[in-house]
Amino acid sequence: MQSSSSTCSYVDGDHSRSIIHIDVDCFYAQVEMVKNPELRSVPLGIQQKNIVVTSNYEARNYGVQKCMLVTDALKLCPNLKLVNGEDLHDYRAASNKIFEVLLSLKCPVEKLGMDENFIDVTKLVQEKEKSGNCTALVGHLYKEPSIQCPCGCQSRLKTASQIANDIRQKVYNELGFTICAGTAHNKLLAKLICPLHKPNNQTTIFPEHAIDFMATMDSVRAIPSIGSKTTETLISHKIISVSDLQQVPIELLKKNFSSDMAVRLKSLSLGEDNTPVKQTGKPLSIGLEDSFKTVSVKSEVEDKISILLQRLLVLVREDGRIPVSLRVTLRKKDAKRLSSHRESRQCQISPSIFTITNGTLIVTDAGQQKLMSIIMRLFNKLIDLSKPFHLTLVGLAFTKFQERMTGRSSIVNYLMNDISVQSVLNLQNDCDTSATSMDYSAASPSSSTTTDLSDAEVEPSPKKPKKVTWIAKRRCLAKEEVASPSKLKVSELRLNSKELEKVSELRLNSRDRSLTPRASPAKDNLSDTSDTMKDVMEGGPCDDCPSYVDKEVFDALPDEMQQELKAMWKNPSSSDVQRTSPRTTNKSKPNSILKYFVPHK
DNA sequence: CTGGGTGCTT
DNA sequence: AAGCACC
Repeated sequence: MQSSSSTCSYVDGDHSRSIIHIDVDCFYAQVEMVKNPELRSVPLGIQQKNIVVTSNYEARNYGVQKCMLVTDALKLCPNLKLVNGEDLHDYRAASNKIFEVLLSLKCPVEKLGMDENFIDVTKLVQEKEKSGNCTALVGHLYKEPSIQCPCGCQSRLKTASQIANDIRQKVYNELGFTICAGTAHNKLLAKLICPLHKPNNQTTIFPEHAIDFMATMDSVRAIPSIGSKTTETLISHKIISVSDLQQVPIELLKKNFSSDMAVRLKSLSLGEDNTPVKQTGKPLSIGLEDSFKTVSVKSEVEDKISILLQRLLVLVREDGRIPVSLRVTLRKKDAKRLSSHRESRQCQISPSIFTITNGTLIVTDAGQQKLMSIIMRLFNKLIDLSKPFHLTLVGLAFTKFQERMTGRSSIVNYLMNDISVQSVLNLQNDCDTSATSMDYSAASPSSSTTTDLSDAEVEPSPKKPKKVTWIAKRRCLAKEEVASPSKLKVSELRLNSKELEKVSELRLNSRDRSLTPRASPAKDNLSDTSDTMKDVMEGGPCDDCPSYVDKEVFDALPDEMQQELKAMWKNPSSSDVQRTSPRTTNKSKPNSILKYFVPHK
């Protein structure tokens, strides 16, 4: 019952798009090597707390793996050079530079964490094919085609593979990073095929092989967008591998999921995915939250919130947009559910609380008091502060922003996204242009509440805007980032121990389930794994492994799960603005990528 | 006691 | 608007 149905189903679906997924090799390590080329020739590990979170390939030759204890790594490789990677500033900066290179293609680019991007090169392929030339595939092909798809997708994907190669070349030439690329007709396949040949290489898959390829994945969890809850539900119905999911009747799925979800799961398992590449722009919300053992005193709540607000205003000021909606979140102490169970209230706020002066967002003291009173009002909707209470979390977030309009013409709401993105990434440009011709107008027509934001409150005139003061701000933030390293919780593992037990149980019961060939030989000793799974160690994030998982645990997992684990900790960590414009001081080496890394204070 | 986001569903 | 699921 192995999927072998690639015979006549090739016309399925829509092959018209060409999508490339980009993944930077051992990202943190590469950033450090770019900053300091001497590191290229030595085994290098990036250290966070007591863990080597990733390493360069030189170090991997010694067996130094991601997420290894520093002491263990040094035993394997006494010469290992360790660099502290707790300050994410330069990684973010590098990530943004890569994003910028991708933007230069004039195609939709979607950022996924620090070192992953999707690019929809459909239009580019079209143009390239129009100017007709040979269509040789570059890089690896998942499998040779057995048939010629009449829609011409194979030719297009070959062209796309050339573009992928161009991108990799360009990123390497301009920034010095080696990256992997996956090329396919949708995002799902592009992402999953990307790591097949690592490092510094690329892979293409034709639609014809989508089903076969998907069936090589042992866990449904390997599919992006299938998270822990869905996996749990699926496993409880003995749907464990992607192949299982492919074969399950849709009716069965519809009994346990919404109809839409059922259909989506099914098509994902078959390698179908019509979700578009969404251009990454500014974040839709900016928020902070603080969790703690318990807070039961009103004044303490006010303190926490006040501090949160102060920090949040810094972020909003950096963002530059005027918020028009505010949300307060809290979590009550609950013996039952440990996590989640958050409650929130939100409301519109008057943009007049904020003013823009010389290109900088300002909140007056009065404005801050206004915000505090709004917050406390929302707070009172959630909880009666005069009665006993126990909170374990409070959060604040600005959730809507006024849209930027070009001053002259309201013509182009269309290009807005583009402008916004550009200005996020090119502060130089932003400085030069934004002040000259930007004005702001309310986004939501619900301005009934807001006293009209008179033009007097809007930016008065072109000025020399934002300055280097940002850098100091960034440094402060970075310190906080170090202070709260992320931890991987057992419950967040791709398969938690409970699920793994179920899996091994089921595997034993249904003998000779003979799972479809694996992408890589994986140990089948899953029950063993589930025992050690509990031993999650403390530490911070790394770019190649999720967190401080015991190496043995991590290694015992199937490759796909390692991939997913790896992907898990990588948060889109708020499109971080690169505040530091390239220094003009380094005139001697204008093209040096070093200029992107502004020296720390 | 990770936070900080996004998007879907109701 | 609020809650859930996911990354």
